Amino acid sequence: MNNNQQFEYLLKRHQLKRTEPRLRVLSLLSAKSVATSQPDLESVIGDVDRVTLYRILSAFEEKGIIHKVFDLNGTANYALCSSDCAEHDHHDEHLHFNCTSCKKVYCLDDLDVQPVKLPAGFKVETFSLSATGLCPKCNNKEA
Amino acid sequence: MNNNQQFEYLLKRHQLKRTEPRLRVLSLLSAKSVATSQPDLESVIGDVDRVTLYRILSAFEEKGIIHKVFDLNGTANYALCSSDCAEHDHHDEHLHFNCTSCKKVYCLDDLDVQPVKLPAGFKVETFSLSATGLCPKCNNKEA
DNA sequence: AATAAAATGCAATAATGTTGCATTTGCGGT
DNA sequence: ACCGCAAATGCAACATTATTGCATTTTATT
Ligand SMILES: [Mn+2]
Ligand SMILES: [Mn+2]
Ligand SMILES: [Zn+2]
Ligand SMILES: [Zn+2]
Repeated sequence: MNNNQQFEYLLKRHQLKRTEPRLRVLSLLSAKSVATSQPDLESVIGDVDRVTLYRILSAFEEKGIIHKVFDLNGTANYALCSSDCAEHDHHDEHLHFNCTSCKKVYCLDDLDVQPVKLPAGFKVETFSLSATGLCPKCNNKEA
Repeated sequence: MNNNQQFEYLLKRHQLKRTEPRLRVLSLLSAKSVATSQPDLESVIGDVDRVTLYRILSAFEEKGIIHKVFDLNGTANYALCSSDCAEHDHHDEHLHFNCTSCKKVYCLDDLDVQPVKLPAGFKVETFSLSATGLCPKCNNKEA
């Protein structure tokens, strides 16, 4: 099963119609190891209306196909969810690493994050941890 | 020493001139226990130009007087820093709690957050932890 | 009071996100 | 293969958030 077939299956599984713009978004996101900003997506996706892109992204997010994370500048970045996300039930409580040099956002799964105890009264639904610094690539360049 | 004198001292300490708009921003932020969004500030600050507000906020942030945190919608919220922040050296590695009901952002200091070990290659500069859920007020209303 | 630097206000512009509506398209049923 | 409808797209208009350049005002200092 090639990539494209996987994407088509993914859409079908979430009752989303197989359209060219949607396949492009999936293709772009899956090709990158880091989260991609909306402006970046917009600039490379080609002949797709801006509004359509916004709608695709929010549809995917609602369905649990992608998740959104804001970087240090407050711009939205998107990444494919790990397999166990479902509609309105995201499991993206992994660490997001923001590189201060290249501005990339890394999704780091598989880190054991200790739960934190909050003061009485707060009812926690989700946790998320983020860090800033230099990513491996930029770290090397400096040295 | 009353509040206003404290603010004036704060400005002087950071080599910022004592101006009406700046005092108003300090007064507004210090009166709230939660981080305040830029739009909120803008709507209550009265007769101060929007651009001036932006410039004040970024000046304060650079000096380590306030810190910025993005809420679930990606809008910037601002809060006074705890005393030990300095220019370009913030220590706001506390937990930010985003209430999904009232949308307020709480700065929760004094929680012991365990440092997380990152994969080799990443050079961490700052950590920050955030949570979503119901704040005490909204939690009560539900019950 | 004179001065220089800093801060503000205003206008213009950019970037980002949203809404309504007409048109097109995917897809299940026939 | 065709039909019909819901869904998705594209376009235009608008709203919000943010930035830049420049003239004017204000602050702090001498
Ligand atoms: Mn992620
Ligand atoms: Mn804070
Ligand atoms: Zn980097
Ligand atoms: Zn609340």
